[in-house]
Amino acid sequence: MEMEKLVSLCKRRGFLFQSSEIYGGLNGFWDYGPLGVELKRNIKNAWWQDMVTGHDELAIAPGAPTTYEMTGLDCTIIMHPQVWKVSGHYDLFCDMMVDCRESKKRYRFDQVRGRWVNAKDQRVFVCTMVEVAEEQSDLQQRALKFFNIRSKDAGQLDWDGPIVPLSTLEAEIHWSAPATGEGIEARGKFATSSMVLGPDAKNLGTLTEPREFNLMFPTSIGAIDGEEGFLRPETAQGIFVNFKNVTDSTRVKIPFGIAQVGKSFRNEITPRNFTFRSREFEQMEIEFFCHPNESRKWYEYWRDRRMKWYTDLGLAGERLRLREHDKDELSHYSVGTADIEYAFPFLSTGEYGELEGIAHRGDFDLRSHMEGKLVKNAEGCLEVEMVDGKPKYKGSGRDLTYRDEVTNERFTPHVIEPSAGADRGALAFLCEAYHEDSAPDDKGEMQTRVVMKFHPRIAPIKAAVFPLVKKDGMPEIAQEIYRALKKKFPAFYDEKGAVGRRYRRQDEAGTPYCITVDGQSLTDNTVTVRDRDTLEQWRVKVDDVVEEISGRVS
RNA sequence: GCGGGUGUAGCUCAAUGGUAGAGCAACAGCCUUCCAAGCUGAUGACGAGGGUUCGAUUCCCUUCACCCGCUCCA
Repeated sequence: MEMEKLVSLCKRRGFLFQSSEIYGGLNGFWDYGPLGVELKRNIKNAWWQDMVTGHDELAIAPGAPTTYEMTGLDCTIIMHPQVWKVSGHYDLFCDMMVDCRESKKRYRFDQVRGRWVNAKDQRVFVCTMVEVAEEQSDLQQRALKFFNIRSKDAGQLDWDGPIVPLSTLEAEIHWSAPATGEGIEARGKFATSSMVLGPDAKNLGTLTEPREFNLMFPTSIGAIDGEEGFLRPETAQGIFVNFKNVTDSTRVKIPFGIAQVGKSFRNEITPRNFTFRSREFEQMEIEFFCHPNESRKWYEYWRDRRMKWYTDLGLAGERLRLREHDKDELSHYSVGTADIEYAFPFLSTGEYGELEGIAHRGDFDLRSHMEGKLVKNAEGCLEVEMVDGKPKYKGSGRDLTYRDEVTNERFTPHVIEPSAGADRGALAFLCEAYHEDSAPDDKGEMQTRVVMKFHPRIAPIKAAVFPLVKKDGMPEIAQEIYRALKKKFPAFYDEKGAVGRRYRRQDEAGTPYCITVDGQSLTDNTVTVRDRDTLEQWRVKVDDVVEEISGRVS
């Protein structure tokens, strides 16, 4: 299926629109149309129902080590700025980057290192990005190549000073563009920056000046000279900072989970692929708190439980897969992470896009909010990041440990985090639902039928009601059924045009059932119910039709 | 952010340095007893801004958006 067909259908039928379209659109922002809003809400409701309100805390769920409790939260989008400093997002998401005009590569400014070298009456700062152990040999090779010197004549290279980060040259090198009437000084600055050889460049002066890439949306808190705040880049932190509020205000005992659905914001560098990477998006996250000794079992439980959720809702094919991260791919705080991925049609064959990540986060988050921003030390253990003998970012100082009232043990709970993208889920369900059928029409010509085969639970409209023709009291019967259906779920009434055309319209909207009042209805008080996928029809008594449809769509 | 491509009606596509056409969809009627094209009618577009020109949808520049490839990616 080509992606354009789906994008076109989404716009034509009102699933998704570009944000602010009449002003030319806005890169990375999308609106849900009349059908899209129902689809997305159904996905979020199904998630909340299956994970939180419908969870049976009295029975051991299949695959779970023990029983567990679930509860919810709805936190603010703007939080105390210290939250993001302690969580690590502030440092991680506010990077200075330099681009190379020649190699088209981009580097984190603080990770580019280099060394001054003189040869053949020329002074050059050679840069590298390789590991520390290999950096001098890389520098030497590239310097030799640049100066066109043979390896055996390496002695001609006159190294000057130690290997230092490119950023330490900032005082020395000014990154201004070539002067445009700014006088001799500006031209002098450019001359200095043109002495830098980029990590993958063959020529000098190909690196741009460092530019800030701020992945968090900054905002101002307070109308006058407001303090700098941020729109949340994830919903998870709201749960961690409320951990104590939840344990104090409810009687939940470990193990338990806190769920939250809400908007998050990331200033992605390259929004692409329809809604897949949007700058404003909605997350469905669970932070599940458990005893450290049980955490691996719970990680495995949630990994499998979440996978099953998608397959139960119809992402059952081989386009969906569960992928465990390699060791070297793991975040510094995680002992295990799995992604639930979908082979979106806009990706190349064999590539998958992430729908949800299930991460074992250890005690990283609660500890951070107690002690301050954590980093890994030389032994690989987490410790508070220090600057000049003081914590770089101080934690809250609150006690976020947990006391088991049976064993009297006090510990910092470990966290399993199933973090799903609601918009990515919606996109995957849209892709999976798209089907084209071929069938001959009454003239014998082959016609293409576009049908969205949503699982009935997430279909935007559950049932449509048609009078076969607009006469003989058929509309009245149909409208009565329509009103009864609407009290239970979204339904649609249509009496315009040929009935075949009305069926086709509902097929594109993904409506699983169409109810038609025909001539026979007038005599025996039955109507036909048509299945969207099989096109089969069967007769149901008017009095039973609401119950019949209800049983099939919930 | 870089390179390439594309922007004409809700959708799919035409044509043109001088009044922008069609099919489908949508709308109002008519006709219709079960799977899209029957009849009648009305509606609807050159992504935005600037420049060249007597005149620009067309040529040029800028910008915005989308697609493809890089780059990046909790």
